[in-house]
Amino acid sequence: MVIGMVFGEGKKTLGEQAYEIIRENILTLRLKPGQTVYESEFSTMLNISRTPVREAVRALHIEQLIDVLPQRGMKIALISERKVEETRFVRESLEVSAICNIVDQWEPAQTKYQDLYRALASNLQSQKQVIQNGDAVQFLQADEAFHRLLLSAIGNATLVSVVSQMRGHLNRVRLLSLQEIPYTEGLVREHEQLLEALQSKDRDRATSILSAHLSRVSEDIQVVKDKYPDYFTD
Amino acid sequence: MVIGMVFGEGKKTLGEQAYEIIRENILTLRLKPGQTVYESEFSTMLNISRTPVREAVRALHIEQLIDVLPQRGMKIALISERKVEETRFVRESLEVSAICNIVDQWEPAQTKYQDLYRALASNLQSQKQVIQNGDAVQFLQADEAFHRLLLSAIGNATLVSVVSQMRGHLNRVRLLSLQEIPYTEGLVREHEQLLEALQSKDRDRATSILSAHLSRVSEDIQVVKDKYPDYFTD
DNA sequence: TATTGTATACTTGTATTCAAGTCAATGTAC
DNA sequence: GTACATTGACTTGAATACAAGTATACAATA
Repeated sequence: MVIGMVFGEGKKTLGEQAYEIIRENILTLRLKPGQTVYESEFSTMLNISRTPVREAVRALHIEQLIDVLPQRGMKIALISERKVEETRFVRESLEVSAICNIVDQWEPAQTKYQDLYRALASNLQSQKQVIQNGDAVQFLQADEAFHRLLLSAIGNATLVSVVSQMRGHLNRVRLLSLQEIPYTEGLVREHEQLLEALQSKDRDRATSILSAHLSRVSEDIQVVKDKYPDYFTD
Repeated sequence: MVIGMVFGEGKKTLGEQAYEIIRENILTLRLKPGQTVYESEFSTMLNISRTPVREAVRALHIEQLIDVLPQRGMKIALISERKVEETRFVRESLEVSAICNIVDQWEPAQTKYQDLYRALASNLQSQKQVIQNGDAVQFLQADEAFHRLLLSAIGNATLVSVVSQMRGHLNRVRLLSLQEIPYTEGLVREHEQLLEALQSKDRDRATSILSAHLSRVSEDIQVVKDKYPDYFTD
């Protein structure tokens, strides 16, 4: 029923590992929106008892990635256009705040900003590389890394974590739309423009590019919604 | 060890009820920052088994309100100045975005905005009432209600929920500072000014009042940190 | 035939039991 | 006296057992 579930090493609890594995399978659509799943499935699949599975499932329920129907089972949450718009708004607010914060403090002389620039530039190259083989999941990972680099620069771990939680509700739409409308080149160009705006300390340009960049999902959702009506609600 | 733990009625699971009760006890400082607690304590206290207690505790651990020391117990999270500043930033970003959204769409003719105005004005009266008996917890509840009314107006449930999560890390500082520095009148006046700015559609004034209003905690924390050093880390 | 009651095989929710790590007290060798 | 091994009483982590709600198949009944 699900593939790609392998436990890693480390001192994480089984529940934490199960959470990461199941979440990953939801975000990459290996678990289909609307699909019915049971705790016992995950339990046998991961070869652990229901207790840590339940811990993982409750966390995903709080995150609204899983709907629980008491005594009847669980369903992988459908993609909600409303939820996508809500999380998009939150993400845009936070990323715009963050970029303002960076631009205002940007001093080309400081090594930490030179490091940031180099890291972003390097990531841009990876993005271009990844475009070649056209793997949407891989591109999304590079895209996430780019934004994460930016956000991490202001040193606010809570903000990074909130944005990454919001991303959970945007990822599936982005994945579908990348498969349907491959405009990855455009996205990479926007990343480049953002980097330029940062370098020239152009606050207004940076925020407007970022806003437009993050707003694309609102348009894309209409297309994929028609293509995959079963995955959506609202 | 803890008081005020009573189960309510409803169709919530024991785990969800336990979560709310324990969280409330943390935010109101009945459970002291740094205090060691055990699953079995909550279990006997609430007269339920460890399983739903554990569910509640894991959620609070994810929220970073409880630190888990494997095989050794748990500690109520100390107040982290860093975490307070991080959550303050996130909250301010989101509330400012929300207020901009409202001001831009504010049309005095619309009944929904008239309702909002009335609700806010009514809440302001409650705030003034509550000031009289000087109960910090009660005032914080009214304050929370005021901000929640504003946020709810833009119809973004995710944003409301994120802000309320952030509030969890600000509440304890606010509670302590209200007990030490009773400037509640000032806070109420800022609420009034914010409402005026809204009414006159003065976007810049609204955002600057709100920013200043939400930034107070950064100053207050220094005072209470000296008064209650045991409650803090960083 | 249509409907209703019921047994049954599921599910999640909760309680209990077992496993394994931590720490402090205690006893012992040196 | 001091270092060190050992024991035992704790803890959380994980597995299992039990309780209770839900849907479905199906037989009894009008």
